[in-house]
Amino acid sequence: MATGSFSIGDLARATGTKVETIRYYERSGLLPPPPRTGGNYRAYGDGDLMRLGFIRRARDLGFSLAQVRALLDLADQRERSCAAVDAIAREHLAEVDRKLAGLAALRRELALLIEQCRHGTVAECRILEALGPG
Amino acid sequence: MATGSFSIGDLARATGTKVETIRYYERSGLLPPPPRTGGNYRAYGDGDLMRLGFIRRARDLGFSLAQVRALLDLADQRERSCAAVDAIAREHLAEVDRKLAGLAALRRELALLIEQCRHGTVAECRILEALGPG
DNA sequence: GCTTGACCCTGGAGTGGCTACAGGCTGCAT
DNA sequence: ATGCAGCCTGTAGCCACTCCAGGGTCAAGC
Repeated sequence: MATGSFSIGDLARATGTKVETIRYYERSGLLPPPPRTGGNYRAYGDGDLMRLGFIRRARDLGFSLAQVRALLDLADQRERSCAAVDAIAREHLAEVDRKLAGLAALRRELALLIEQCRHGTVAECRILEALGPG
Repeated sequence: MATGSFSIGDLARATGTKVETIRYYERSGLLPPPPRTGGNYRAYGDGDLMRLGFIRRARDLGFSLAQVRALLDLADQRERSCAAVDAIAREHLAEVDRKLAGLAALRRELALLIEQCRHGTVAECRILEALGPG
C-alpha cells in the first residue's frame, strides 16, 4: 500500500533540499508536476522522494542538471546497455580531473605569491608587484 | 612621453580579454570610463593597459571581482601596510584549499562509482543503483 | 468561532562573471 | 562610392539556484 502524500516542505526536509529548489526543478522539467490538493498544495509521493534523492546525490557528485536529466532518462530505459551511463560518469570524472589540476596549479602560484610577502608597506608589496606591470 | 591612445579592440588583444568583458569591467567600476574620440570610440592609455593586466592576472589566480576591486583600492594607498593585501590573498588561498579538498573527495567517490560498472544493462547498472534508492 | 502562526502559492528579480546578440555608427582602404 | 572591420548602446541569456512580496491555506489553541 502506498504511503500517503506529503507536502513540498516534507519533501524538502527529507532530501535536504530547499523548497524553492524543488519548485525550480519542477520548472526545469527534472521533477514532474505533482497532483494538487484542494488548497492547491503540491502533493508528493514516494516516487518523487526517490527521484529527488537521485537528483540530489548526482548533484552532490557534481553532475550538471543536464547530465542529471540524461541519467534520469537513461534510468528509465532499463533494457539498454549502461554504456551511456558509464560515458557520462567518465566524462564528468575527466572534467573533475581537469578542474583539480587547474586548481592545484593555481594554489601553487598563489602560495608562492603569499610566501614572498615581506609585510612592509603597500608600495613594496610583492603580491601587488607580482600582479602588477607583468 | 605618453604612448598614443588605442582602441578597445587593441586593449582586448593586448590583454587576452574579450571586448565585451572590458565593457563589463567598466560598467562594474573596475575600469574607469576612458575619454572618447570624436566618433565616440573609447580611447585607452597605458594606465588602462596596466590596470586591466592586473585585473586579468588576479582573475587568473581565481580572485573574485570583489577581491580584485579591494586589491586595486589597496594598491592606490601606497603608504599603508600590505597586511590587508596579505589577508585577502590568504583568505583566497584558504578558499582554494577548501575547494581542492572538496573536489578531491568528490573525485574519489566518482571513481569508486565508475569502477563498479560491470557494463551490463541499465537495469543492473551500479552507477544508477548507487545514485538511486540510497 | 476566531485568531495566530506556520506553511504553501505565484511571479519576478537578483547572484557572478561574463557572453551573445540586434541594430546602428565610424573609419579606413579600394 | 563601397565594402568591411570594428566600434557603439542596450538587452537578454547562461548556470543553479535563492530570495522576496503579496497573497491563500490549514491545524492548533482559546
